[in-house]
Amino acid sequence: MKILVVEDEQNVSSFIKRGLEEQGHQVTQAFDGLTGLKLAKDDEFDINILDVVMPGMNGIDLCDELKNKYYITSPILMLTALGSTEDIVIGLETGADDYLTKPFKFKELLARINALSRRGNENEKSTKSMLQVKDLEMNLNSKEVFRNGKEIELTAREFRLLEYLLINKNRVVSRTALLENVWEIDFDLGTNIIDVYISYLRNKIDRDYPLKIIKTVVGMGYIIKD
Amino acid sequence: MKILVVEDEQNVSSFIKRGLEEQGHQVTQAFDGLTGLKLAKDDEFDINILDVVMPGMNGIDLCDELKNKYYITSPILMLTALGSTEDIVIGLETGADDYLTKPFKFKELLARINALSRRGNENEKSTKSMLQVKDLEMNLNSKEVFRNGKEIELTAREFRLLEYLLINKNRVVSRTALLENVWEIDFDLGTNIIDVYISYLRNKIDRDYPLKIIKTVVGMGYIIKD
DNA sequence: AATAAGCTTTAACAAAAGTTTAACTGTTTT
DNA sequence: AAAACAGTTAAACTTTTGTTAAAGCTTATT
Repeated sequence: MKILVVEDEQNVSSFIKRGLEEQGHQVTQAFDGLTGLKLAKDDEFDINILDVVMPGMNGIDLCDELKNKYYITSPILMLTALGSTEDIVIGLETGADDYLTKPFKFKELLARINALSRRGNENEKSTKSMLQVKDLEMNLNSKEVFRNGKEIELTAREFRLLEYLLINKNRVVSRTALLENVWEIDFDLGTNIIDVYISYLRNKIDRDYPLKIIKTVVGMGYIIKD
Repeated sequence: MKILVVEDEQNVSSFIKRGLEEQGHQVTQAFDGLTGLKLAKDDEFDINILDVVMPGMNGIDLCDELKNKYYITSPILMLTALGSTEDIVIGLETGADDYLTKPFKFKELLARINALSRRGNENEKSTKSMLQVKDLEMNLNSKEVFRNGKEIELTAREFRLLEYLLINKNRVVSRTALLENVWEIDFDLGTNIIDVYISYLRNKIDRDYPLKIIKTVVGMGYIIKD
């Protein structure tokens, strides 16, 4: 992820930078509010970490500008001094998504960053209306499925089965999981309905193509790989 | 998972520790309530197992502190003596998520731990999906195994056997343990099925490589070392 | 309400894949 | 060197998967 850290204390900033980079993130530093503002509004980061106490423009005003003037959508995490409850309240009111009181453990910071990024991704995911793998496309809104540009008509159950397999792309999906999630059957009384539907699906999406989409993993389930 | 065990009886504690480690968990022990409190509040565990009867601070007070003073969110499982129904009631009131009366079967403990972790993990996807040793990699999601970058096809049973050995990396795994955990056979003498499958596995993962992954420990079992 | 069309489920069977047994060979320990 | 332990192989056996057709449901339409 691309993360912006606006923090005037050199050592705190590089402590955060080092830690986040170890986690594979890409960190940009700003050592005062104004620089932070410029960076944040011009270049969308996945997360913005702002210190409250800074010379020039403080974190709360910065947060306010970003959220309420430039309408950035990426989450803001505020760093506040211990016990400054008022700051926290004001910070959250101006649109910060979370806060952390100094001193903090790096693990805690990481956990909050992960939580924020997850929260942010959920919106994106819910607006994501296309699933695809190889030359197969599924439109979740129109409920259409195309293979190699050619439309394929599926029944409701076939669609749900394929959808579930696509959501779990690159993961083996067990019969139990399919039964629970596609058929909403929680027990399992020897039915072979999954096999039957896999067979139907294959007839429609794999039969005419040498590149097979649905793979059987004997004894474990089925998988669709990228 | 990271699991904390707060239990003053040495042998009970190590019985639990050994069993959980065999399942691939990481266990931290505390032998009195105060140490347990310190560990639990400073370092978030995935599950906290607390004995009720302990010298110094007992499990119920410990649970109370953790849940209602430090607001830890990870689940607490209480171990109570047989029949002390009042303890159970109090324990659950103070915020324990589950309890188990001693003596208990290890399998039962495992089942409850799994139930609790599932409950807690609904949001967080803390599933570790890769096992590896030397140049051997196992992807638990896609159920793929690679040696030196080359894919190796395993049957379901071979996969489970290798998975179990990898989970218990650097530990000798006995035939009995394999029979119980990979074949789910609790008794049985006089089958050589493990030898047969070890042989199959070796043919697939060790045959073409001078560096052998699976080692025999005569009279004890097998081991995969880092 | 009856009909028809389409979808879902069951069931039977065939085929494929995987598992287990057992006899034999090789290796290590006593 | 004998006894105990471990490894290999192939055939017998079991389980799992794929396919098909018919029966059972639903839904829309008359």
